[in-house]
Amino acid sequence: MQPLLIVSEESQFLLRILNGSFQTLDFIKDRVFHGFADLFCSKADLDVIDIRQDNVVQCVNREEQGSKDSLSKGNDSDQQEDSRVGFNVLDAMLKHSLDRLKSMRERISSAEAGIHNCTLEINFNKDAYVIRAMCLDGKMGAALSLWFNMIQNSIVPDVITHNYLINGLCKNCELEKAEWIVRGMLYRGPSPTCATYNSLIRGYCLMNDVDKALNTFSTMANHGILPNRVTCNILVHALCKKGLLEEAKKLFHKLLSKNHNGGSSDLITSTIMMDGCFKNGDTDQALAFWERMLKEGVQVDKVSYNVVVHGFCLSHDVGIAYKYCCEMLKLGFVPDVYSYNTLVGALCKKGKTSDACYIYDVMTRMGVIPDQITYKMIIQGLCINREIDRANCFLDYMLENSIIPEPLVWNVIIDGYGKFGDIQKASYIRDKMVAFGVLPNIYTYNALIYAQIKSGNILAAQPLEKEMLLYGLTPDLVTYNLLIGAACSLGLIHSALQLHDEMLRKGCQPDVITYSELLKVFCLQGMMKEADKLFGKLLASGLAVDHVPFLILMKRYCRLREFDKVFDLYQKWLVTMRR
DNA sequence: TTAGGGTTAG
Repeated sequence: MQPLLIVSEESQFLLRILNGSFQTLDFIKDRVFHGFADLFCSKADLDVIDIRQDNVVQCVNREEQGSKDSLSKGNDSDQQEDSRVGFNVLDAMLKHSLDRLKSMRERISSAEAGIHNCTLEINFNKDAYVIRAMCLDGKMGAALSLWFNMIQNSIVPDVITHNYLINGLCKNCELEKAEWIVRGMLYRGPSPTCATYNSLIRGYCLMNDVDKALNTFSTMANHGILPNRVTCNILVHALCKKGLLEEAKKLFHKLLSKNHNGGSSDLITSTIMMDGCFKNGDTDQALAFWERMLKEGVQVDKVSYNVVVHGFCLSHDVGIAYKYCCEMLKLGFVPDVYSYNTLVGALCKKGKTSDACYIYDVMTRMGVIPDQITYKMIIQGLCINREIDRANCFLDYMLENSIIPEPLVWNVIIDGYGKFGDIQKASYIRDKMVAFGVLPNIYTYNALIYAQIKSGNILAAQPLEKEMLLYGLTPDLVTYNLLIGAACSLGLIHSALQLHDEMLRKGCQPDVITYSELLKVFCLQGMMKEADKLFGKLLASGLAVDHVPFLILMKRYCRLREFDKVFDLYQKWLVTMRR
């Protein structure tokens, strides 16, 4: 071991500490905890000590040798002199070793103190960054715990870390906790900033509590904080979302009057207003905001173009939406997944699935990766258009590319096959869904029950009701209506009534479809007293009654040639329709 | 990415 090694290792430690390397910190900590003797001068110093120990041993040996020699020489004064020299050497060696050990201990103590200070400082940063990362990841419980731990140790994170916490809590709809932290900030510091209040305001807007958001907005000034453009944009957005366009416009104009850029529009605020107008059906007003931006020379961007494209898709002008897509391309804005999804969605809604698939091809050729939303819209569109096999190909493509769709996507395909009475393919998709780790839900089972009934296996539908319980699923109104309908069509009136009782017991209220199915079976069985009683119950239930129950009864009474009953029902029908 | 705008919608 060379002494130089000691120096270079020390320098490395110091440099790394100065650089704030956490790895180094852990390394140092490890060394501290595993014995300071090993720190800085470990092996080299020990080697030095060993060498010196060797020297001592050698001296002692020499001393012993010398004694032997002197004995052999038989000279006492020389022996005494040699002994003195030997002890002097030993004293010097011991003193040197003790001094060396003392200096080592001092260096180690000072290093320990320094490391302790560094640990506090670096841990402070490290913990703050961990809190921020946890907040971005939505792990608010862990983030709060770490924050609380820091506060307990009298380490107060900076305002930005606090803002991360507040924003994370607000996004999680944990406004009470967020407010509690803000109160703590006002009490102990760091003082909240505009971003702190913006997070709170946005949190209330997300919870649809615009009144509370406006209230928070009005308290900012009490704490010496002025709202900024972001604050206003959050509120304008919330007001638009609630359909309060006039209030949003007032705020927009108030913002313009305070604008330092000579009263010109702000891109984001104008985009929010434009989107709000499109979504509230006011295309002219939306375009007025767009024209104003262009007139004032505001640099529009991809998002504002996407808002226009979406706006025209909403007003069923897909042709104009295309035109704006081309315009944005000409200006150098490359359409993104939002632009393409907007077009795909509009085309699917119009039933133009081939055009939607064409747009899908274009986007993939342009290097824009379709997302879950793209596939969901195309698969739903194809299933509505009864192109189930084509939809299934898209599902396969998703799976090949490791995109596992949500249950809805599987369900629409199962439902699609079921509506064709193709129980084999419907069941196959359900099995595949489970194999890919996606749990079936109530829609899955309702689609499977429908598939069994549609394919004529009415008795096979009932075990599915038991099977869904294994997944912790409770049959809903749709399930009972399907099962009651199936029992009625088989003339199994007792089974139908049992299912009716079961649904009432489980707190599932029958609707007009349940009543219609039961009326049908009573009529088929000639149980007209029961039918009349049930019909009276239906009219008294307060449910919106459509034409079906009336037609079922009228048809039956016609067959029975009880025309006064038919006329009476017709009168009642007219009264109901007028309501 | 300390806070603000755009795509679905059983």
